[in-house]
Formats: sequence, structure tokens, C-alpha cells
Amino acid sequence: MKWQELHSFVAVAEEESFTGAARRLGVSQPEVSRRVRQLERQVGAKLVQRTTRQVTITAAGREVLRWALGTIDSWERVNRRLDGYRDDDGPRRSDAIDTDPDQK
Amino acid sequence: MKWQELHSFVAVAEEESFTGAARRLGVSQPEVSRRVRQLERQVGAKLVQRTTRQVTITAAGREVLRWALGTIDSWERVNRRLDGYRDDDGPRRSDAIDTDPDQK
DNA sequence: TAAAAATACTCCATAGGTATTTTAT
DNA sequence: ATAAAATACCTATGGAGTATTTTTA
Repeated sequence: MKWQELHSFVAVAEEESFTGAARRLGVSQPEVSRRVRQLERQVGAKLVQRTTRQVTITAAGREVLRWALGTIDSWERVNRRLDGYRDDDGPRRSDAIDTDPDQK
Repeated sequence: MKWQELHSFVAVAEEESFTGAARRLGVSQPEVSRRVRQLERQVGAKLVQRTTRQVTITAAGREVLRWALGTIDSWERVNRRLDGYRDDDGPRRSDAIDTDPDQK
């Protein structure tokens, strides 16, 4: 499971659109499609019900969404607590950890 | 950030050894080394202090470890709750989501 | 000096883009 | 008919192995 997949799924769930999510994530629409499908494959359950006109989250999707939001949030808190320990020698690459949706 | 990196870090922290963690994860020692370094790079802080004879977790490492353990645990709970929704058509690939350390 | 971590090099899998096709309203 | 998701295809990045080198107790 990858962080990006979670973020992509969250974006799709919130935007109720793959293209919208793609725009928001700064990535192509097919890529979002792939990430969500991949997540679904790994989880073993359909997370969003899609037709070309409607994207609705499934019951399983709601479960995962809740968890994903909580996890992302808890990470952000831990991440903040790490500020004290941070070694600022290496090149600062805030994009490496895509904790923030509006990275770029 | 990748799930594997978290698991690798947890294994290293618990085994206090890269080779031990590698054995436990069923992966090569250099790979574990890379995954942990990658995680450190992303986090922006050294998580384990290593010499060739001693591997000790840092303060930052302890923070991340706590979070990682909690996250892995919470995922396992959600994952169990998903059993009801699971579509058992596609090939069962329990290894895809490495939620379980003893996958293979 | 011996055991363990890091580096070097290689190969192949997959992440991710563009172009196109399919589908549902 | 059209907007949006899926598929096809291609390239480049990086995941992961083996072999080797470096390091410290």
C-alpha cells in the first residue's frame, strides 16, 4: 500500500470525480484511476462505484476513508512533533512525503 | 511513504539489527538498509543510530515507531471490518497488502 | 579480524505521461 | 453528443537482488 494511493482515494471520494481529483493532485486522470484501482485490488473490495457520470463511495469505501483521514491526520501531528529532531543538512524535499495535498 | 518502509523500520527497531530484520522480512539486507534510509530521508530525521555493531533507535525514531505500530494496528482492525464487503472474484493476493509481517 | 552495515552495479517491474477508446446520460 | 472514466502504449524511475567494500568492537 502506498501513501499516494490513499491520498488519491481520499481526493476522489471528496471530489466525487477522478478528473477533479487528478487536477487537485496535480497528476493525470488515468494515473488517479490506476491508483484507486490498485488500492481496491489490494484491499480486495470496491471502494467507489463509478459510471462515467457518477462517482459514489461504497460502504467499504467509507470505512477506508475514515481510516485514511484519521491516519493522514495522525501522521501530520507526529510529523509536527518531529520538527525538533529534524536534521537540516540534506536537501529539504517536502515533496518526498506527500503529507500535504497542495504540495506543488 | 510506503508501507514496506514502515514495516522495515519497525522490524529494524524491534530486532535492533538490519540483517535480523531482513531475515524476518524475507528480503535482502541491503534492501532493508535502503528502505530505512529512504524513510529517514522523507521524514527528514535520523531514526536509528547505527554502527556496524550496534543499532539503537533515536528519539525521533521512537516517535515514528509509536505511530507506525498504532497505524499498522488500526489498519488491521479496519481490514478485518472489511471482510463483509470483500469481493472474492479477483485472485486472492494476500501479499499485495503487506499488513501481515509473516506473509509468505 | 570478523560480523554487520553501506556502496556499487545490474536488471526488471511499475509509476506515470499522452493518445485513444469506451460508456452512460 | 459529450463529458468523464477506462484502456493502450511507451518511457523513465526506482525497487530489489548479488557481489563487494567499509567499518567498529
